[in-house]
Amino acid sequence: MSPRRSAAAALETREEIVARAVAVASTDGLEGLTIGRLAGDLSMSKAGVIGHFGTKERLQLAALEEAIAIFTREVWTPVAELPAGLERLLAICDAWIAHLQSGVFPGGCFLTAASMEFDGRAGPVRERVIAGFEQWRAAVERDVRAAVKAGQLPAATDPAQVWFELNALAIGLNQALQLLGDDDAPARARRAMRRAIGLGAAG
Amino acid sequence: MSPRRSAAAALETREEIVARAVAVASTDGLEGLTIGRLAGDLSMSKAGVIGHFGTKERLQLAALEEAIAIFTREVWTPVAELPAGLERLLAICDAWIAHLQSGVFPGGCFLTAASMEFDGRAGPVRERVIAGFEQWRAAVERDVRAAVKAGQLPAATDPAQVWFELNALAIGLNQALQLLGDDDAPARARRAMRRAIGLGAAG
DNA sequence: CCTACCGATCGGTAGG
DNA sequence: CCTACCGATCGGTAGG
Repeated sequence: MSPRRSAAAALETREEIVARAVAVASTDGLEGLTIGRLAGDLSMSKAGVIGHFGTKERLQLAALEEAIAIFTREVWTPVAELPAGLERLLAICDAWIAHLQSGVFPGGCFLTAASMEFDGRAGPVRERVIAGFEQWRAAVERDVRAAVKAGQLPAATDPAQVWFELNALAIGLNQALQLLGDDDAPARARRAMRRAIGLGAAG
Repeated sequence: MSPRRSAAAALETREEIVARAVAVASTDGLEGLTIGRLAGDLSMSKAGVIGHFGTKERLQLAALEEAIAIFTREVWTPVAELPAGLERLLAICDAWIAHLQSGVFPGGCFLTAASMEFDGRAGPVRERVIAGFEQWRAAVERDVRAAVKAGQLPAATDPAQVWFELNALAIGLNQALQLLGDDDAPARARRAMRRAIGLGAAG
């Protein structure tokens, strides 16, 4: 008599599964996800877990989608209202660094880990990782171009070069934090990002 | 009657296993290594494979050790004879980039992948990865300091900052090559490395 | 959402 | 180096 409530409950269960999957995959990788472990963590049956997704691959894709949403919420949403250009580009860098320090993903940046894990494997997970990076790249390059147009950065600035360097520095920061626990790394990354954008010692 | 030959044959088998393990782990990760798959690839029994190592973890350590040796051979050995300082530092960067393009590791830089895979797990594999990075960091920083001492770089140059940026750029290059197949990335990395070292448009 | 089950594979051992 | 085997776990399905 209450199919709506049943559907809502099912959605809630699904969200719990995805949240747990994100946490597990963040430390053990998307391939390290297992249906049995998830079921145990959530006190459910394996059939109850996999029933929401059909296959392990679709569960991986759901976890990846959620991780991308978290990244967007932490890095893009806080700066989205700023005007396009240098101001927002600098805010992006700071939000990016803050995100990597935030600990939302217990095992460090989910997207970076997924990109390394799937860079040699074909399939929809890899494709989604690539699309996620491309989307983020487009956003960053857009602000670089806006800054150049507004005369805030030299006309010779190459947006693709800036993106390459900022992304590399973010990945390097993630490694320094997760692998080495290097507390100096955020400041180093910030300094290097400022320089990559084309600012001198300014900040 | 020929224990020497038998021991030599065993060593050869062990080396074959390690070589195969490096190739598999480079695409599927060190956790993706399985004894059964290795046995199948080499037309051996699982017991024959694991007998050389005892446990899977020691097999992972052996593969990691070999990967570090390959990195050293490809990046350090070619420049080792150069005098310490700016010249060798620039040669290191070029050898590093060439190594990432070389395809020795079918799945991309083994050390980078291992550092992401194990950055959230305790144990000897993680410790060995950290030690490998620390050793390489020491070598790079040594040449930065030598270049400063020789007046080839500004006295204010911070070796740890240079290392942080060069390492980040190498990891970013690996991602660009493996995930995106970006052919412009090596030139971008080279340019950014030159700048990170403190050179202007020079090269 | 559950129980019960499938064949395959996991890391590893015994014994030779 | 092999065969033969251990208990545990894998992804997934049948049927309810």
